[in-house]
Amino acid sequence: MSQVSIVDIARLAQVSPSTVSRALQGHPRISAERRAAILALAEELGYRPSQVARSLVTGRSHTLGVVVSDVTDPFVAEVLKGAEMAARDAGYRLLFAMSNRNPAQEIEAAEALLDYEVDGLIVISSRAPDRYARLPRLRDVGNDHRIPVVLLNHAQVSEFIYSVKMDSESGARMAVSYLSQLGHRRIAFISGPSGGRSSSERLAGYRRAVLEHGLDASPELVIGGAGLLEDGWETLAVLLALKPPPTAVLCYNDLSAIGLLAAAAQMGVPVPDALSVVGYDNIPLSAYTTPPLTTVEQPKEAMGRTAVKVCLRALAGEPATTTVLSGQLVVRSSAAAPPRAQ
Amino acid sequence: MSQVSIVDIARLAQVSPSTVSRALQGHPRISAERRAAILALAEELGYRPSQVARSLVTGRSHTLGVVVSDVTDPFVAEVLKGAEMAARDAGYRLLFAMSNRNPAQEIEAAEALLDYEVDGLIVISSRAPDRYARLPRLRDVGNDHRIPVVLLNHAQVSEFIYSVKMDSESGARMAVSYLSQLGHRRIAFISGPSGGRSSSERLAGYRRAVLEHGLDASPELVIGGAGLLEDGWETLAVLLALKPPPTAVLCYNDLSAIGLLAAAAQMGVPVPDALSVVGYDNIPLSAYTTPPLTTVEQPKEAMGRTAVKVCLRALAGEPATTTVLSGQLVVRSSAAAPPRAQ
DNA sequence: TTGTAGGCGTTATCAG
DNA sequence: CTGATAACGCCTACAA
Repeated sequence: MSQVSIVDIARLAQVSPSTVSRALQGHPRISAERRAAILALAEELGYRPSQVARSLVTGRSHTLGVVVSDVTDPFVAEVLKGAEMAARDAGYRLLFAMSNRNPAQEIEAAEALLDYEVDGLIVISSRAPDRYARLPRLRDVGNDHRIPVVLLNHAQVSEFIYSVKMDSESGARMAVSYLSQLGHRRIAFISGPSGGRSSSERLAGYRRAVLEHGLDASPELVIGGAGLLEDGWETLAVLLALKPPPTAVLCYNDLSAIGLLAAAAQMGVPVPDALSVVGYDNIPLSAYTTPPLTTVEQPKEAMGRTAVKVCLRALAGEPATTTVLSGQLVVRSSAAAPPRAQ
Repeated sequence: MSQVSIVDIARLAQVSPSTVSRALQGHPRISAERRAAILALAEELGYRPSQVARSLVTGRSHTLGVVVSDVTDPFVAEVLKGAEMAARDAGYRLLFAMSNRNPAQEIEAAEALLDYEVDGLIVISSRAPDRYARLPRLRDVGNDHRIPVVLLNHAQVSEFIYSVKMDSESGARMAVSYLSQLGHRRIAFISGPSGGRSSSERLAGYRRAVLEHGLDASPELVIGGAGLLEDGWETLAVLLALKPPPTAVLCYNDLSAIGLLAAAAQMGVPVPDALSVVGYDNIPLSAYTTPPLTTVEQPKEAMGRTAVKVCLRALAGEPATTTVLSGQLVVRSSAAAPPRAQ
């Protein structure tokens, strides 16, 4: 080990290891000179405390586990970015794992992160939200050492399982209301991953707005998807095949909206003249599509930051709460009045 | 601690902790019955070994540090994904940190990860490649415990600092040759982050192809950028302001190409009829732009996987090598013959 | 085949 | 204010 440890410093400073430890962590009861000497020595030797040794004795790893469905999804990446920044600001690090959108793999990943004694767990886009309450190491109560779990865009599932989410229902509702005001009466919805909380909430918001505005509520207007580029691409054909085709579509997310835009361009369907398209998420790329995408903003970085804050707050024993952030409609040019309304 | 440890099992199984330890790690010299009994007990109690305790004694954390410039960059995310998968397959986990494209922050992050005793370090898009050889804990040789560092898209900087890269020069050259064959003579290049290895290599490839094909080599054709969406967007104006505007552009990456496409659509410049655009990276979204982007494929996931393989190989003491992967041109429809050639 | 003892680097609890 | 001493959970000679 060429790695300098606390005892090396102790030896050189002619003091005991405990004194060094105290000096290093700014313990009050220690003479100023000693502290200075020790600090200088540590600096000089390039000493860096071993986090793993520290964890072993303190029971805190200063590490948060993050399991994401797929980093490649711009929404996920943006949330992760926010989480990383907040974690770093708080002196925490992130242990990262991917579930590939697979529930079994998600739980496996979570357990693996738990093996590393992460102090908390953040799950971005869970596909198995209700399994966390049953994880052995999360289940046992009566322990002040309960590991907090923060789920993104899911309702709070139980005690010690928190949630940071956007009000997806009202987001979708806003989008549909906007389209309705533009004059659309027959609006389709391309849904997201089935079973997903955010997908069902957005669908609920869509349905609610459809009712409120007395729009066409045919069930055929709700089309299955999974929030991928391919979904939007493939869905255009089914939209056009509808009896009277819808004049507007709300997509589960920007990715599927972009896929739809591409298909429309390819098939010569002018957007927004023949078809209005609205996305969800407001990923950076959505400002650079042709035409620029009208979409519902989700405060992605803020959600990531908030997730770690909630986690840390729970760790500190403070009464952490489930947080609901709100989004807003970003109007660009992929939606306009429907053809016949002109 | 409601957490079960090796001694809990030992107590219940009426054996010593070391026996349990041996049974758990499949040590050869142990009676089959005992092993079975212990394994069953461990299973039943939901025992999971503490990775931190294990690390402390073995000196291996089974953790790799990954510092990325920005997860939000699709190229980076894709590489990270590959790395995560390969790491998981090998029983490793990733400790994640972001540099926000800032050299100081990058080194700080690397050091922080080192504090957690990561077994290796992978840097995706380094902005400070030459500082790794000087990091105290990486510098001291004569130690069989040297921590391997793998840099993405950088040449090998020194011993124990490896590199996994694509041959960026030939990639750029391919792209320019293709444009030349299409009939373009005046081709611009939007560069990437200055000082970046991949940017200078792509520029070199561009220059080489320009020479080889006797194309217009005016220096004004090389325009500064940073590989962001905004760069492409802002660059269109400067391209159009050029004496005779170029008929084609090679962009540092798909992101800037997409920005350029958006600007062109907005300003009514038809692509590829008036201007051919070629990107670099082949991010998933590049297939869904209008028009679909012709670009140079980088094997992103493979690069990530390879990075962890190289790292693990170095850890195993095998003679790890710097790896160069090759890409290929993906022809879609954003490039065509120039206007006057028709 | 199994148990005992020592130690990995730190922190924390006691005495002094 | 400072120094022993004992953990933290696990692994690994060395002994038996």
